[in-house]
Amino acid sequence: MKFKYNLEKKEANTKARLGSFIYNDKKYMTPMFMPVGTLATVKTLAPEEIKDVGAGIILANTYHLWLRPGEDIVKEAGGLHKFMNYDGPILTDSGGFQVFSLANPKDITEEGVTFKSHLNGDKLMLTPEKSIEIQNKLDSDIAMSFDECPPASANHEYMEKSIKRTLRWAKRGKEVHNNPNQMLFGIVQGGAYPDLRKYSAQETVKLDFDGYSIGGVANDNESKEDMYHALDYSVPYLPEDKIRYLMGVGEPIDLIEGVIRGIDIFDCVLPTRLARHGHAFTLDGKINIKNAQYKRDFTPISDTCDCYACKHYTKAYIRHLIVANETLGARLLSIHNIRFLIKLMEDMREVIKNDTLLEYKDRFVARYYGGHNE
RNA sequence: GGGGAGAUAGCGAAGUGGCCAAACGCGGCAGACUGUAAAUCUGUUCCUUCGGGUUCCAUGGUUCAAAUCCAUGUCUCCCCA
Repeated sequence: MKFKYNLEKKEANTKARLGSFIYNDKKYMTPMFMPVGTLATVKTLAPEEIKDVGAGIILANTYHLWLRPGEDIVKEAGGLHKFMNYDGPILTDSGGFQVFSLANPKDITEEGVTFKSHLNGDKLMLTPEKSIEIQNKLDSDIAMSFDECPPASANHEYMEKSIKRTLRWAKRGKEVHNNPNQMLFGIVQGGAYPDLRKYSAQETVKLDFDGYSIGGVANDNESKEDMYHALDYSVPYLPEDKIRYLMGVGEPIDLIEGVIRGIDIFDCVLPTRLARHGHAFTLDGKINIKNAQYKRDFTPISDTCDCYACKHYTKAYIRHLIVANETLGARLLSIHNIRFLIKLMEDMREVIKNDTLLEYKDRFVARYYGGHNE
């Protein structure tokens, strides 16, 4: 289902924006954090739990669902929403990130990208057309253009070649896109090179997408400065009336810096992955709940957090679950971590209203990095 | 009562004269993780003032050199009576 982005307010001292859209008669606000559910599941959470935590859009992945169970089965089920029983908005990533995580430069040609299936080693080819065709069948609400996600360390020559090819791929994908209920977003690349980010942004916008994202950040040990610069070089060239999506980010501080630079939506595997590895976000920094110091800590992860885990369980219990490899531990921490990031976005939406986002950032940073951790 | 096997770091288990402070697994203690090949991966795990010190059931012995060979003892397991 398509929806229209409404820009409600621009923050006075930064590029931050307060926005909204209506989906199935429900109003969703941006800036927003989108939990990742690669395989049509936000790992360990049931759809009811995803909603309880305040999530709006969630992500699924073209590459993974193509391999298993296959887009035709999802289509037969009635589309992704019905298949996974989630009636909120769903965005599908194009498989572009898997070009970074699974393919080598030599596997990338003008035609598309050759993958070796991570499941059985089969040789597979994903093209812009194929990616869009799969996403059309998955029937997500937002499809992403198939892009090359080059490592941030790529040199200027390669990066230029790459973003031009990604632009040609974006055009090809748009031409075959034919799901009237589905929006299609373009992706800006260009690493930390100002000229390439600008060029990529301007040329992508010329293709006229329903929304725009910034890709290729936070990979390959890219520094935070480079990542923020990538935003500074791209966002100014994006239209104000479309959603801006920073792909794959991230850490609390990166969400704040992203919002300050005019980003509306973010996604990241971090809250769920960290949860499975026993880490929890807190306002005083990230904690590793497996640490021996929590063995007898009978207090919640955070006494100010309103999530299900914090309302009912202690650190000692969750630690026990994680140490014993019980799935409830990963689930409780996933609930907490996603809630933490969503609450962060809620807080930012409030301070944008008062034009006090920079003060909010200072307070957050002082506590998060000045606390007992990080 | 007779015969056999064995005792190695927190646990399990390699090693059977020098390259052994001793593989490997588990457990323990930490760390990493940013569009998920990720309930994964990495480091560390006798003591130490980082020079070194003390180890492979115990004691004694053989040897230039012993976790490894010999003797005795202690304990454990298995089989037969």
